[in-house]
Amino acid sequence: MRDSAQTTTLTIGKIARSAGVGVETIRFYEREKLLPEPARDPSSGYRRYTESTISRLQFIARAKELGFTLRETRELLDLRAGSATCGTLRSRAEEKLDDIRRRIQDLRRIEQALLTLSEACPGAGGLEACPILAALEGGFGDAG
Amino acid sequence: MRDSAQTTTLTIGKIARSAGVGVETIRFYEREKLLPEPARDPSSGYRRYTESTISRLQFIARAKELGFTLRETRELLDLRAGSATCGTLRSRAEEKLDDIRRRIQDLRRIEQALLTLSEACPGAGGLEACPILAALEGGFGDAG
DNA sequence: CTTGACTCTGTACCACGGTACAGGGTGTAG
DNA sequence: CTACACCCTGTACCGTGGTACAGAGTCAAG
Repeated sequence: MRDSAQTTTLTIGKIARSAGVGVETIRFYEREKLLPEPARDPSSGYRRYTESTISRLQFIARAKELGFTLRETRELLDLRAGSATCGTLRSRAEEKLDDIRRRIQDLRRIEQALLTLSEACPGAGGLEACPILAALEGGFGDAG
Repeated sequence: MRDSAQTTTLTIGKIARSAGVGVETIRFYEREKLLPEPARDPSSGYRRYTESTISRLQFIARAKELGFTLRETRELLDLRAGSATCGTLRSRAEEKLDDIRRRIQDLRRIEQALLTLSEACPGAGGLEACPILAALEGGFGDAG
């Protein structure tokens, strides 16, 4: 890496630190096609990145925060690169929204069931009369 | 299995069907200590179960429905078998309730963010002005 | 010239909750 | 007696999102 035309060569370690992810994670994303194969330094074989890879890593991180899986994130990245319309993106967002809401509903049913059981439990005494155990042993009806 | 003293021997396949799980799942639970090692038919080596194993499998299924992991479920089963009090059970339920509520909160933040983005998206036109893409590319503030 | 930090490839491993074989033996009905 | 369903053990594999090596090469500073 003696080519000083590039004042700062973006090695994998540098973009990892910039994007706040691990080096192994970047290589993993590359294998999983979330990142394109980067240019290589011809002499060392080291990966050479541009600033855009940092943005791409941040894109991935934000998609994760929005509940998208890596597979879905890859599709979003592909959409961005291709000839998608804004409507396609909105569809993806709405599908994910539905997904999230279903998961919230599932959790809410569980929350209600647990709340009911906790409140029914005296919290003292043996297990013979414990409503939580009774529910686990014999079912607890429909909690939704 | 020629011992006809037992009119119906509960083989692994039978309790699997009764409990609505797969045969492999039962052997997996046994390895994971959720089920005790059953008696064996001396001549064939086949596992021999009693009705109580079906209840135990249903216990596991209900604990799953309440959001307990297999590890936690194993602990619940151990509590049931040991000298636990009702209060211990209630604690487990309340801890799980907190866990579930945290997960709901996380999902709600995501829901809000996705909703905001979906509503902001015109749904037509190219990607240049898509707020969803903009959010993924540049962050979307705190969505909670 | 050596040392230490960095990078490379390849592979194995983690949790989670199972599922799917392969290659045997067993049990029962016709 | 044969066919077929069932059971056994052991091991590998699935998806999800990485993490952790080993063993080698490279780069920059002192």
